[in-house]
Amino acid sequence: MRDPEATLRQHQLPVTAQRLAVLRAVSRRPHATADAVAESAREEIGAISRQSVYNVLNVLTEKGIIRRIQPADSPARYEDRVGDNHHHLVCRACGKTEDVCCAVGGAPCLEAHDDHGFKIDEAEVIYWGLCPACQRAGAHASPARPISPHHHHD
Amino acid sequence: MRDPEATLRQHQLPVTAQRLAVLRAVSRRPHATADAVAESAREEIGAISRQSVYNVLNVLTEKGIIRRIQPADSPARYEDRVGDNHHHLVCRACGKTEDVCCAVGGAPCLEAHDDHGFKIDEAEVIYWGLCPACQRAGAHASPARPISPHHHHD
DNA sequence: ATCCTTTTTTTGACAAAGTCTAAAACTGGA
DNA sequence: TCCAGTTTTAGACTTTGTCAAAAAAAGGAT
Repeated sequence: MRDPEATLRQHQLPVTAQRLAVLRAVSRRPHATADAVAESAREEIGAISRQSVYNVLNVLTEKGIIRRIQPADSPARYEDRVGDNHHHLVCRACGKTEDVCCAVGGAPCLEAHDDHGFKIDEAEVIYWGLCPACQRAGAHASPARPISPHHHHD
Repeated sequence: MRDPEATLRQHQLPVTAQRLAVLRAVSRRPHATADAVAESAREEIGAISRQSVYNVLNVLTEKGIIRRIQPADSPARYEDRVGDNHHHLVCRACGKTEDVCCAVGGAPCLEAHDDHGFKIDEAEVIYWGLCPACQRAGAHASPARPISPHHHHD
């Protein structure tokens, strides 16, 4: 994120300490949960309420300044890399999340064979697997396995 | 689902009224939530506890007899169409869910360009948009819009 | 059929993630 | 400075799901 303050103003959002802190936290820690964002924001400005974190994350998401991703068995995660239609790679064991380029190219990168009359605006892709650390730790992938972090974060 | 009773036995699961009712409910109402499954099962056998519904859904999912899908802003949904790697089309406004064939063919139908060292076992695709009814009702799609059913179910 | 062990079901408490509401604080413009 | 509108905060509440322990049921061996 180049200039968080300018970004807020561009979207007619009054600049407040809380908004800046949340926006910078999302920049600093891509794919962080609301909780992690709150923690990170508190390191910067000392205190911010849980509700404010949600308020700010919601308004930033609505404005398209950040993106919310919601993988199964994980609280929502946020990133400021927006507008390039990239996808995600998620570890079934610890939740570690990586960006991956769109499998095809432009957005939308995929077209449903039968759209059932829907007006489709996005094709979301999540690749599921085990991250290198969890492979070494001996976790075994299973489509039903819940996320339980054991030593690393992302 | 051909024969729910035989299916249970094939997976070494003792046949109980609750398991049959849940399995048939999932068959009857593809993409139903746990709540909807409970409701549907109760119509069949009169009563079943909430916990049992979860117990059964979990064990059936672990055995691969049914599949759990967890789209953003929706409780988990279940389906008995399993093993064919199909994907889903979800209405942003009401949550209506349709099956769509895999965009490419076999499983996994997609390969990440850079796997970051992950051992990938699944590529999950969700197409987001507006179902025909919600288009007519004037709902407008927005990546941040939560699901709030207004008149139809799925 | 009866007993015994194991599994399943039920009940009720609990937990995580997020929203709602109303009050307090703040913002920026006139 | 004052005022109207926003933003932030605190706390209750909701939803979705799990945990734990007791009760019930199931299946096997006698």
